[in-house]
Amino acid sequence: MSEPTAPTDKVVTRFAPSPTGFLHIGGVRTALFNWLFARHFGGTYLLRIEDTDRARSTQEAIDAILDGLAWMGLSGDEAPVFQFARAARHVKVAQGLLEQGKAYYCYATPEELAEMREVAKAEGRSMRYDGRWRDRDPAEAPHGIPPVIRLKAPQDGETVVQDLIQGEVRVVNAQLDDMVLLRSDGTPTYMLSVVVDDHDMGVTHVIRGDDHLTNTFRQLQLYDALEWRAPQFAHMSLIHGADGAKLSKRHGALGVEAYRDMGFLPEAVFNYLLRLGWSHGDDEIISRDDAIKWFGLDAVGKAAARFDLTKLSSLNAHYLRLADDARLIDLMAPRLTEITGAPLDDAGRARLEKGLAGLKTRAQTLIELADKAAFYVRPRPLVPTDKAARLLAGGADHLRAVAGILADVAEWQAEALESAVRGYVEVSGAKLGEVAQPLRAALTGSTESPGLFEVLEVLGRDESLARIGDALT
RNA sequence: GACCCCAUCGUCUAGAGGCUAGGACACCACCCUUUCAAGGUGGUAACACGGGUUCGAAUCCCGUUGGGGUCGCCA
Repeated sequence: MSEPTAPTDKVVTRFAPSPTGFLHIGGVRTALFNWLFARHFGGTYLLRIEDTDRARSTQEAIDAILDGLAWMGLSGDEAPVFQFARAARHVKVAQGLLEQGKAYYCYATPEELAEMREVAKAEGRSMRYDGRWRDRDPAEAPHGIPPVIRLKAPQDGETVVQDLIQGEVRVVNAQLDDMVLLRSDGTPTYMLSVVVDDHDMGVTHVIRGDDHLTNTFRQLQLYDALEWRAPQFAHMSLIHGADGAKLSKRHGALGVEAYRDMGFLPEAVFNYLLRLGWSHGDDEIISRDDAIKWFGLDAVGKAAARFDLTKLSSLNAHYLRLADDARLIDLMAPRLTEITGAPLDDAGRARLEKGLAGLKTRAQTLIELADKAAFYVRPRPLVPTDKAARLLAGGADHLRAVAGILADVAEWQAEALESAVRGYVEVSGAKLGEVAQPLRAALTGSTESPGLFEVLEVLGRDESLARIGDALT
């Protein structure tokens, strides 16, 4: 519930994803909180790839995770630790426990376990291994059945977690069973590996998803058996989908790269995720530096939060405006090329640099920004939208007249262009919109755009006049 | 089902016994305006329910309801 005092040891946190799929948004948030906590206390943030499930771990997933973290600026402070590579160490620890009589061989077959499960279900309780080999003489071991090694866990009393987010959570030991440490093929289980690795890596604070809370009791029992000092735990609530259901693969859970591809900036995702379940008074827009300064586990909420793409979008719109123009243009380039069919050239880039400020307030994502910027770099002649075409048809006379006036403007600059057009509007007795809209349609091919005179200036005299000429033919 | 956890506007949240329950996103209205945005102003909107404790509960306790997590030789 609280964080009574600052940690006395040097803080070491870790993010430990298993590479069995993409790095989903919940994982990014876990990484973020670990990173922030370490940074706040001047500690170290480590990465561990939990690749012990050889069948499901893929290099592709490892790359996706590493790339996603890099994109978010959440790469580990040191090279990632690969858990599978440490299997021999894990096995050794299990053997040690066996020698001390704190673990034992269990020959229960999968069939026997399935039976226990059935019985448990029928009796309306959770499945627990009944400890049938716990105190049995190893001499009774059946032939041909490779055993697993189980921890001889305490059967009385209770195990208590002082969770930095959830507060004190306790469970009676009778509720827990003797967990498997080494599988029958001799490989270590997750429970063992995590405990050994966190210990060996000097992890002081385990900040992870709520789904690990019940695992913590077992891990604590292991720490006890090993006589190791357990790290502090902090379990953060999970992110839910917009409808309140758990975010799952078929439920809107996407990899970070999906958000990147949707046109979100990493700083927006950072800010959004930070505020999901954590707050600092009424602050909404929070910089990385302030986040580091302010972050603490005591302000992390216990309730699950729903993922809201709309709010992310609004944050993204904010960061888009703050972002450096050259960077934005680089990020938009691929999309622009897709639209125009040609790589962005220097002339196009120059126009974008000039017109970007006027575009930024009109987009929430990079995709939108590129779409709205496209008219600046599209090759002539422009293909007008249906609405724009109608405007062109109805306003041809005004357009023709204003084209002549524009051609005579000495200084091709927004202010002068505006007074020229307004001058025409006045003498012709038309409304500004009756002149401006056809002009906009000719210049942009659309009925919506940044300010008309800004567009004229950015496009330049030659291009502007040429586009108007195109529209008039 | 068993065990554990959670519960303030539609959403993210502030609130740590006494607030006209605040902010942000979204939404609505108005202003600004050459379009679309942006911006400005104002507005609608919440303490899940029921019991306690207390002079006084969004805040503390119990229960109900609802939601979530876990129950693997996966991680």
